[in-house]
Formats: sequence, structure tokens, C-alpha cells
Amino acid sequence: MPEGVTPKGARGRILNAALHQFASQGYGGTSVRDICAEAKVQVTTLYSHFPSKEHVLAEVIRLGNEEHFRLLRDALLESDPEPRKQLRNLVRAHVLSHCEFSMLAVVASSEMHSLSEELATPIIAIRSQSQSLLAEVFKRGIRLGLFDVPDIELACRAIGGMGLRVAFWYEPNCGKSPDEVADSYAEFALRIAGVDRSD
Amino acid sequence: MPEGVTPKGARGRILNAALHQFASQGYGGTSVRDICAEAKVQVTTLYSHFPSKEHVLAEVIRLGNEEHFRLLRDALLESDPEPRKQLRNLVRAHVLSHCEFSMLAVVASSEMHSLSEELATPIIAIRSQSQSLLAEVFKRGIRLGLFDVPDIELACRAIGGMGLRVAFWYEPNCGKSPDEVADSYAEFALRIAGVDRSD
DNA sequence: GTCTATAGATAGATAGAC
DNA sequence: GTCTATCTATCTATAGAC
Repeated sequence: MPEGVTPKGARGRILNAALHQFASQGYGGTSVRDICAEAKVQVTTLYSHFPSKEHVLAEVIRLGNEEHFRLLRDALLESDPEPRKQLRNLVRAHVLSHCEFSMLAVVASSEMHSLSEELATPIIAIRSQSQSLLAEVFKRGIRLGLFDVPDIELACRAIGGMGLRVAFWYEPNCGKSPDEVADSYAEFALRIAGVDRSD
Repeated sequence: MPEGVTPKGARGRILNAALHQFASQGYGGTSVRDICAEAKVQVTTLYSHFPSKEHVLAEVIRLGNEEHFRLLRDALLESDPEPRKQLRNLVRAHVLSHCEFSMLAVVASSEMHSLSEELATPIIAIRSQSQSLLAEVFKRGIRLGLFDVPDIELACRAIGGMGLRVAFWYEPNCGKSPDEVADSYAEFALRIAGVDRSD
């Protein structure tokens, strides 16, 4: 869990434990008792913080998506407004966040189907915001004649998807640093965008 | 399930039902009773075909990975041996299979963690074979001076990952045909490979 | 907030007749 | 292979004392 995002005390320990368990065993394969054992709290304590196991999952995913969105937004805010630089910085932030918080990404992308519509809706809204950041960069890049893609939606899905998958294979001792992966993927994204290589 | 892959009779109905349930509810969220109800068999019938629920999952994933490998291999066998054409045909087959058999891909990629090491090992072996097909094409393309990538492993992971994610969003009425998606992704892959655009 | 105890439902898997 | 019936374990969630 990102620093400063997890609440202090029992609630934070519960969310961290749930994150670990959901990432390695899945939502359905994790029991409330498993979470409580790792978090070193009683079952009743969990139910004093969350109305149900499903609400624990929803909170984990929501925190993850909000942090992810913040990182993308900050990357854009701090970027030179030139679309190629924006794309590069956005993809770098996307990949770095999936290296560093890979468990969050795994849970957020694998366990959405375990949420009821009521709990899923606000999370889907956050995710849409993140996706539109990339789409807007692409629209500007094309309007300014810097990008060349046949289909913006497919290009965004391809770039988003390849970055998302990083969370499923990256580990600190895999021989590559997050920075190396992020740089390579940013280069791939620029190539997908069809930027002129002679620049 | 691909035609001709699913066994006839009760066993085939069980595997198809399990595929549906695992894809929409996850392995842990699906009960043996759920599978049997959809397959219209008794619980005892399932246990006469499979030693456990986990073995049902393993068989679903194994069939999916074997079919996926076959499709990739056939695409290469039938391809002009020129590396750029090989890459294009391989990525097209990869994407088409993830459009057509998206449930299989979703289950195979989301539920591996539910398998014990014993049941996971043979499946991982098949997956490695599929991955090496792409890696070999890349090695040839670079040796012949046609591709230009900083890191083969990352390029393969990026291309494989963006194609895999297609299974999670593609649906027949999404406004794009599998062929359109496959063509665009093949173009993205060629761009990632750094092929000379002047050809 | 934290404990013991437990309700009530459902899970995976099996026995044994046919 | 198919049925009814059931075992045993575990699940989510709660009651009520402190």
C-alpha cells in the first residue's frame, strides 16, 4: 500500500492484510478469518470497521485506483505540455505505479467481478478518469499533427493494457529496475503513437 | 470453448459450465453445485469425471492454453518466413484468439493462483512454449537487421500483454470486428519492433 | 474497540442403492 | 453413470459481556 494512503491502526492493518491475501489467493479464496489473522485483529473488529468482506475489497480497490489516478494526474501536471513528453511521462507513471504497487493493480483488475454493481460503480468512475487522461493526450497529439494512429481507442487500450500487465510479472529481483521498464514502455507507447522517429 | 476441443457428453458440459462460471464469478466464487446446475449433471457425476474442483479448473485452463498454442503455431507455420510477416501473423492470431475465446483467456490468466504447484506446472510449460514462439521471431528479426528494440524480453512482454488484455474488454457488439482489432494490434507490434516505416 | 461463543448457511466431497 | 442423502468442515456474520 502506498505511504500515507493506508489509515493508521486496526483499519490500516486490515486493509493491508486483505490486499496481500486477495492478491495471492483471490477474493473468493480468502476468508475473513485469514485477513484477521494476518492483521492481528478479531473478526468482530473487522466487522466494526466494515459492514462486509465485500466492502473491504471495495475499499482496497478504491484506494488503489485513487492513488493510481493521482500519480497519473501529477505526472501530467508536472510535464512539459508537449504531447510527446506528456505521453512519455504518463506512461512512465503508469508503469512505475504498476511496478511499485503491483499487488494493488492485480487485485483491482482481477477482482472487480466480485463487487456488486453498487460498490463497483464509484470505482469504475475513477478508472474512467484515469483512462481519459491518456485519451486526451492522444487527441491533442493528433490535433497537433504529432501522433499518427488509425484508432485512438485501440491505441489507448493497447498502451494501458501492456502497462497493466507489468503488475503481473514485475518483481524487484527480476533483473530490471522499475525505471528501465518504465523507459522502455514509454518508448513503446511513443512508437505506437506513430511519432516521427527523426525528432 | 473452441469447436472440437471440448469432449462430448457430460464431461464436455461440465467443462463448458465451469468455464462460464469461473469467468464471471471466479474460481473461489463458484461452487461445484453451481457448475453442476448449469451442466445439468449431478454432483456425483462431476466427481466421477474429476477428482476435485481444482482439477476441473486445471483442465479448463490446460485446454485453453493448448488451443492458444496451436493457433499461434499454425499461424507461424502458414506464414511467409519473413520476420515482419511472421510477427504480423503471430500477433493477429494472438489477438483473434483472445477475441473469440475471451472467457478462456480471462480464466487462464486470472485463476492460475488457485492451482497447486502440481497442477500448475504442466500448464506453465505450455505457456512458455507460446511465449517462446514470439521470442524466436524477435531474435530472427533482430539478427536479420529488420527489428530494432532495446530489450527483446520487454518487447515480447509488452506485445503479449496488450493482446492478452483484449480478452477483458472485447465483446462482439463493441463496434469493432476481431479482424480490425487484430490488424491494429499487429500494426502496434510492428511499431514496437521498430521496423522501418519506409518499407 | 475487544473478547468468547455461536448462529445459520453453504462449501467440497462421499456412501451406497440402482 | 445417475440418484438420494449426508458427513464434516468452513464460511460470513452476529450476540452479548466487558
